[in-house]
Parts: sequence; C-alpha cells; structure tokens
Amino acid sequence: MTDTTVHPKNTLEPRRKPAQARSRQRVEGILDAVAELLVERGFDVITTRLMAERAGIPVGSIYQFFPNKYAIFNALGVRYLGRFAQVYRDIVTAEVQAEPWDELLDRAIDAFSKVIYAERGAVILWAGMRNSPELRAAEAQHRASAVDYNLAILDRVLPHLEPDRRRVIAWVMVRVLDALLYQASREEDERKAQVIAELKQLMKAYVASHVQAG
Amino acid sequence: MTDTTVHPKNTLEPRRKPAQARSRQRVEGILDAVAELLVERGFDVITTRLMAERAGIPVGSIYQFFPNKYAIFNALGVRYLGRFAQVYRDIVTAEVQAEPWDELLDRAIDAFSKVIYAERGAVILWAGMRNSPELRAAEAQHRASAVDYNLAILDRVLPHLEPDRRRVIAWVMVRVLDALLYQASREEDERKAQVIAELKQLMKAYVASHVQAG
Amino acid sequence: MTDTTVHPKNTLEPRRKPAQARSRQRVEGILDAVAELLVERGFDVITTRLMAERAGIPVGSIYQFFPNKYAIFNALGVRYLGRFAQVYRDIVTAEVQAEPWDELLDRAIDAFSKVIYAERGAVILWAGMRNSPELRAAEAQHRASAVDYNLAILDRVLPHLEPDRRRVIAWVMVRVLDALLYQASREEDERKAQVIAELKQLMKAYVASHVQAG
Amino acid sequence: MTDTTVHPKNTLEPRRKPAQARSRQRVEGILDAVAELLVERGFDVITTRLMAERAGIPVGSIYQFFPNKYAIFNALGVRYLGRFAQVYRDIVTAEVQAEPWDELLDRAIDAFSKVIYAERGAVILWAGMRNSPELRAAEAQHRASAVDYNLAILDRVLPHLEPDRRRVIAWVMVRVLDALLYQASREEDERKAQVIAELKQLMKAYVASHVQAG
DNA sequence: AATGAATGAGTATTCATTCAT
DNA sequence: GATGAATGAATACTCATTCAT
Repeated sequence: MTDTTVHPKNTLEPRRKPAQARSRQRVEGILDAVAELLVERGFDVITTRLMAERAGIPVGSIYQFFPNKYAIFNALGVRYLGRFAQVYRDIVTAEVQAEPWDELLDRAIDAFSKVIYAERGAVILWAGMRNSPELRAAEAQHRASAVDYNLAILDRVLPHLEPDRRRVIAWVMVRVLDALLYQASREEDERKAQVIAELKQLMKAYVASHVQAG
Repeated sequence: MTDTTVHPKNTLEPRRKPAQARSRQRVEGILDAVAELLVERGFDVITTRLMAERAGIPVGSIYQFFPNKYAIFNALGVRYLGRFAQVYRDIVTAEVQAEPWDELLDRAIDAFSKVIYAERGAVILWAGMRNSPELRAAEAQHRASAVDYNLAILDRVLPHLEPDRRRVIAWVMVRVLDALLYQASREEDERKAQVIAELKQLMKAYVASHVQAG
Repeated sequence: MTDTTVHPKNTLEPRRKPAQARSRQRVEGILDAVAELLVERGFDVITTRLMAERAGIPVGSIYQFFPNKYAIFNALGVRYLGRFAQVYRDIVTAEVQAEPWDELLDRAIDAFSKVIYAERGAVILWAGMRNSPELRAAEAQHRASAVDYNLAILDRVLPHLEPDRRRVIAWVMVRVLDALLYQASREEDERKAQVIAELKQLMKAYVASHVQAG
Repeated sequence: MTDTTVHPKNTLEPRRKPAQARSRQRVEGILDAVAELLVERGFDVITTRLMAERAGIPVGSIYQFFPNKYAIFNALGVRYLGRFAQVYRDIVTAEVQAEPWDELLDRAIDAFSKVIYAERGAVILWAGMRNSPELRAAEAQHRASAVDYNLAILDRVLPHLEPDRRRVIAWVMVRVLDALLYQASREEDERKAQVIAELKQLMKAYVASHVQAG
C-alpha cells in the first residue's frame, strides 16, 4: 500500500531513462553544458541554475531527468567512462597480440591522452568528485572501472605476477596517468608533448622494473 | 604615524604580520583549527564561522589577520610548505653527499611520506585549492615551490641533464608523489605500505631511466 | 451544439459532471486516492502528481474533471458529506419516533463515530481545509450542512426553543463532535471508547440542560 | 574533539536566548509579526520571507534566533501558553476558595475567552501545528500543558473522581473550549456572546453530570 | 479525448563579510 | 583592538498547471 513509485531523492541514478530522441537530446545537452562549464569555470562554482542556462532549458527540466545535482555530475562521469572504455577496447582487441609490450604501452598512453585532451572536463570532474562528500564514492567506482580496463592490459604484460599485485600496479598507473594529465590538459601544446613523453618513459620504466623482477 | 594604507580585499596575503606573541598565537590557532577541520569535515564544508568556533575566537578576529577566507587557506598551505622545506633541507644538507642516489631517493620518499601522514590536511587542502577558482593560482605556486625543493635533489642525481629537462622531471615527480599519497593517506596501514613500496620502485625506475639515458 | 462556455479557473466546482461510467469511475478513483493519501501522508503533503500516481492515471486527466487542486479536496469533502447525510437520514427517518431523546442521541453519536472511524480522511481533510485560504469558505459550507443535518434531530428533541437558538446549539454540537473525534480517530481503541463515553455524557448533559430550561 | 557548539538544525528550540534588550525586542517583533500574519493570511501561507518583511528585518536575522521555520511557530505557541498560564494562575490562586464551582467555571471561561479574543492567532496557530508533521508533537505538548492548567481547577471541583478520569475530563474540556472558540474568535460580537453563553451552559452541565455521578 | 514532459516562480536556509558597540 | 550580531544575495529543489503531441 505504500508508494514505491516515488524515486528516492538521494540516489545518484537518473530519474528515468530518456527513451525518446528529444529527451535523450536534452540529457546530452545538459551533460554537454556541464562539461563546458567545468573547463570554463571549475567544479565548485557550477550551480543548477548555471547548468540550465547554459543548456538553454529551465531548471525544472533538469529535475525530470536527475534527482539532484550530484546525479548530473555522476552521469557525466559515466559518459566519460564510456569514452575511455571504447579506447581501451580498441587497444586490447587489436589483433596485434604479438606486439611488444612497450609499444602497446605507448599506444595506450597516446590513445588515452587523446581522450583526455578531447574531453577536458573529465579530470576536472573527477578531481571535483573526489572533493565532494556526496560524490566521493562514485568517483572511487569510476576509478575502479578505469583500473579494470588497465588490468586487461597488464594481464598480458605482467602475467607472472599475482593478480593482487597486478591490481595495485594498475591502480598506481591510473592515478599517475590522471595526475599528470590533469594539469597537462590545461597547458600549451609544447608542454603537453613534454609531459606525454615523460609519462611514457616513466610508465615503461616502471612496468619494465616489474617485468624484470618477475 | 600609523599605517594607513588600505589593504586590498582580494589579495591572499595576510593583512599584517603578527608581531606580538599573542597575535602570532592567534594566527597559529586559526591555522591549527583549519587543519583539523580539513581532516574531519573536508575542504568544501569549512566556513569562517566554523574556523572561528574551532579556534575559540570570534569571527571578527579572523579578519584582523586575513583579508578574506581564501587567504586563510593560502596561509595554511604556506605553513605546510614550510614543513616540507625543512624535510628537504634535512635530506639535502646531510653530510652524506656520497650516498648512492637510489638510497637518497628512498630516504626522501620516506621522509616525505612521514610529513604527509603527519599533516593529513595538506593533500586535502591542495586538492581543494585546485578546485577553487580563487585559489587555483596559489596552489600552482605552492606546487612550484615543491618542485624547486625537489630540484635540489635532482641536481645531484641527474647533473648531466639540461636544467629545463630536470625541472620537468621534478614536476612529474611532485605530481606523482602527491597523487599516490593523497588517497594512500586515507587508507589503512597495510595498503599505505604497499603504496609506498610501489612509489619507491616507480620513482627509482623512472630516475634510473634518466640516469642511464644521460 | 457543444458547450463552449469557458470554465472559470478559480471555482471549486467540478469541470463537468462525469456522465459516462468510465469517467465517473475515474473521478471516484481520484477521490479514493486522495482519501488514502490523507491518512497516510497528511493534507499538506499531497501533490497533484501524488494523487495521479496513486489513482493510476496521468496528471493531465485530473484537470479534465477538476479545474484545480482545491476542487478535488472540495469534491472529496462533498462525498464525505454524503456519507454523513445518509447516516442522519437513517437515524431520523427511523420509525422509532417515540424513542426517548437520550437514546436517540446515543444512537446518533454511535452512528456518527462509526463513519468517522471508517472514513478516517474526513476529519483530516476538514482540518486541512480550515487552514487553507482557498478552501476555508468551502469547509464552512460543509460544516453548515452538517449543522443542518443535526438540526433535523434537534427539532424533535428541543421543539420548544426558537429556531435560531436551536441552530446555535446544533452548531455547538457539530463542533464538539468533530473536535473530540478528530484526535480520537488517531488513538488506540481503549482511548477511543473513553472519548466516546465522555462525548455521550457531555452531549446528553448539554441537551438535557436545554430540555429542562424549556 | 568533535564540535558540540553547532546547534542542531532539526530542533524546535531557539538557537540562543536573547540576553540583550535589543535582541529580545527582535525576537518579540518576529513573534508579533507571525501572530499578525496568522490572523490576516493563515498558517499555511506564511513564509519566512513574509515573516521577515512584516517584522521589518532581513531573513538572515530570523536564523540567528531560530534554527528553522518550525521553531518560530513553536516559540509563538509557547508565548501564547504563557498568557494562558497567567490567566489560570490568577483564577486558581484567588483567595475565593469557598466560591461555588459553577461560578468558578464561569469566571474561568470568561477569562479564557478574553485571552483567546485578544490573541486571535493562538487557535489558528495550534490548528496549523496539528496539521504539520513537524509541529504535531509540539502542539500535543502545548495542549497537554493546557490540560494540566485545567486539572488544577478540576481537582477542586471533582475531588471524588479518580485522577485518570479527571484527566480525561480536563482533556475533553480543553478540546471543546478550543474548538468552540476557534471559529467564534472570527465572528462578530453578538455571535461571540452567544457562543460563550452556550459554552458556559455546556461546560457546567457536563461538570455537573460528573459532580452528581460521584 | 488523453497524455505526461515542460515550465519557472517560489521555498527554506546559508554564509562571507561588515561595522556599531 | 576586539567583538559577534546583522546583512541579503545566493543555493538546490518543488509543483500546480499547461499544451503539443
């Protein structure tokens, strides 16, 4: 007899899956707006009113798709995650199974950087989520996903290590990648290239130290 | 004649150097309070009223020493920076000039970690500053200082490299250190130890790759 | 020729009498839903969306039968009023014309209580209406109707009094009944019985004082 | 080490007792404003903005004295309660211990009515509180206080009854008084007088029925 | 006729900073 | 100098009603 239709207010899940093209477009529009604002203004400064204005819709409409402000950020994070998932899939499913691991790593870092530079809001978003009590757990999940993707690569490169050990290494790599690309994504191109080069050297040196140790 | 220069409201600089012991004590009390609150509550949630209450002083008094809320965070960052400076000085000025570079690196990482774990507010503060438009620039400066300290070590370890190159490497190292220790500082001891171990392996592998390349 | 008169938006009257069985069913469904929600959630907290969801119809449909939210509450009040009318009719039209007045009063109170306990939304609704500027007048009308029903009884019991005087007495009785049963309807059975007993004693003492005075 | 100074947000208690004359005046001003608005507009329609405007202060100031909107209503209820307490004290402490009980009752009803008519917001407030989930419990407490005052009278009039029984009777009397005076307080003077007269007759008949029964 | 997404004014509450005492 | 009450713009979120489909 109690009402189960009411959507819980505290969840980060979307209120309803937008089925119609028009709705899907609106949701994407909101996420696009937030992505822009993250780069232009920064995480802390984004208000629901700002989101709506930038997306060109009334505030009320936001709440038809999302139960609260945090769910919007979460949804954007999930969208970013999808982009990265695609990249990882492309890298791993490549038929080049025989490829040397260091070249694989180079390719992965290049592909990854490309996404980070294309989606400049991503690192800003995740940094903001890490700072927000309401979103900290969600950020951890997103990061865990990234670690999983990374593991798919490490499994091939460091097959001789314990799975647990590999997971720690994957975790370290994800953090390092994210940290170095965070600021790099805001710098000029020359500096960016420098950072990427160092990143590759660092990653390869690190992985190599585990390859040899095995 | 008293100082009648109007203090700019937007600066992050303290309003005046507290000369008297009582004042200095008050300023330190404020920073202590903020440090506690960062760990207990998080950056976003700290209000000036909360700071004052925790410090046991009236809100108004805060504004005798600081022109605005951001200047307080900045001052705490500077204080943290001083702690790290001391650590670096201890490491570098040690008479152990002949020490092998990998042992030096281990020592540095251990010492650095100790400070991070002792001053648990530091990484939280800098992460928060990075997210705040008003404090982003200040955080960059603090980071630049950390890079400078790090350079003092690298100068000895990688003397054959161009200064600019060394600076990039130092920058990378600082970012990596901070990123890995940020979350680690919130984990249990076993995990902490794991991360420190990986951090050392990563750092040494990375620096070694530059030593050999030289 | 179809009815093209514009329906006033501010009225509490239904938009149209539902002629078809399906429509009548829908209207009843809405009122049932509101009755449930009054008990479960309370007057203040009921929204049109909630009504529609509970009734299993789209919000828009509500506005085919009612011009606004208040008209729905009003309609439910009218429906409750019908229930009470029936009870009064049963009591008064009973062939037991010779019944002593105090027994008649006992019967009336028992019957009345039964309805109040069966339709637990009624007192909640009227209390809510009294608090709402838009519905205050409607509540007064409903109450006036209740007074009219009551008068039918008093006419027989206190025939010697002026009609105006009887009306005041009936008004007093209705208020007292409602007031005592409002909270009682939310209490446990033992307490309910106590209140009913006191109610009867009070009512009979009051009416008796008028009988003797006459 | 946790902060105990922070005032809980959900309590109905005032945030701080206004010690200085100026503050006390402000708090009284807020309560006066709400009392006026209750009569002019009704309970449901009062917003914090409206309160502040009527009191001639900024919204923020309200929150220096009260943790939330409900605490304001509660405080006003307590203030009203104080007025009634005074009246009861005057009645009971009168040296006229030998006064016949029916005259005592008349005096009590007269005095009580006077307060209700002077403080026309009181019954409106309590009716509103009864409808509000957040204030229902507080209203019950206020009512319990009123019952206690009433008991002091009944103890003298019906000493032969069980205390529990007396409490039920007192409860009934309070409800009846409140119910009859609620609407009466909004009517013209002639009608008011009529209601008071009936109220006295009803009360005396009711109490008498208990006196004789004993 | 039937639908339910769209609207945007309106709600309670917070908080950095000031300034009269 | 020291205090802490005063300020009011700004925040996330709701909801009765409409109207394009």
